[in-house]
Amino acid sequence: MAPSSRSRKPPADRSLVADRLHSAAIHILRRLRREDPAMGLSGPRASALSVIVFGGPITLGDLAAVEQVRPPTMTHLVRALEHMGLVTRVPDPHDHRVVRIAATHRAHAVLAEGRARRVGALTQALDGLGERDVATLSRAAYLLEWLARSTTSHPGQAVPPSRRSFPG
Amino acid sequence: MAPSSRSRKPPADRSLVADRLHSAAIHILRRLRREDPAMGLSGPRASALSVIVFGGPITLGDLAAVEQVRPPTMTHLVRALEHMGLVTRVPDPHDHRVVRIAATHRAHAVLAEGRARRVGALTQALDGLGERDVATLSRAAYLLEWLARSTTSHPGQAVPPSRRSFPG
DNA sequence: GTATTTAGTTAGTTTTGCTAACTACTATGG
DNA sequence: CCATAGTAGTTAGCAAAACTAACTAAATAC
Repeated sequence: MAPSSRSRKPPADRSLVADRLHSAAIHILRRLRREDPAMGLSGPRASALSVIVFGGPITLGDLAAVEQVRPPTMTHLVRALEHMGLVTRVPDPHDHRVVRIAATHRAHAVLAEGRARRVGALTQALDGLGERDVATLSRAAYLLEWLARSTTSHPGQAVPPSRRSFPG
Repeated sequence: MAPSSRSRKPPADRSLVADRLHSAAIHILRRLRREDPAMGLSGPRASALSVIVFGGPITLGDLAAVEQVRPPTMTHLVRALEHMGLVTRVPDPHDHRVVRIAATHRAHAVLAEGRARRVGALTQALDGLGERDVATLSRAAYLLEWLARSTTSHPGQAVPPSRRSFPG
């Protein structure tokens, strides 16, 4: 299947790599989504909640930026989380326009459990891999986050991540 | 835990890696989605079309399996692609239940251009990376595809990918 | 003290995904 | 040869997630 051209360093056509990464990201998320119903916390919700829980209270706009979505989308996500009793809106006393989103007690518990479920499938799959492959994916996760944040029309500002800057 | 037999690689807790991969996949896709409108081919459509174009005609069911979605979802996607004049349904002469999905002329052109456009942002970002990081991501793409297909209730059948089996 | 900018929400649409139930066809077992 | 069981896809109906456009309310600027 894989045309194993066994050379030292195939130049790795970047657009081909980009294309494959794109497909891979789509497929892994679709696979993971199948675990959702069991826990009632979808990917986008879990991701947003994770930011709130680990980063502390954050404004809706900033949360939208971090999560790479538009404000209206985040309004919906936050509302859903609010209905689930996982976050509360805390109005800013100094600036009455802004709303800070804070995690409730339950959020910590639910997130821990939810993550265990959803990411559990992936974790289990990772067990089938060797140390080196896991290390490769660890580094890849870091690179992908960097890629997601670069190319955002700050071409000059973005600095390629140092290979030493992350333990993966 | 299991101390890496190699040098100073940290053990890389698998559930942590899984969590970070999960977030990274979400964020990279959201970033990529912003490029969609420029080419009129969304992620799922581009992904499916890519399979058809490069793999040749394929039944709807098989395509759904490859793309990790249910048949009704693929029916929708195929219909959209059909309306865009990118694929045609070819009934199987031997088994009148099955429908093969084939790419049209335009599909090749659109996909080539679309890839340049859509994945262009990612490709460009990749240019900011060194050979080694690109190689890491190339290998990661392969591993992610494997992960997406594993843990699918064929626990015995899945075979961890050989490190040599892919030129990345 | 109006005018502009900023933060968030509301309204409405589209895409993507699901399950359940259906149609149409194939294959099998008397 | 026909009844029955299984398979491939579609239809119907639903929900989540995303967008843009247009709005409200509040802060800042001139």
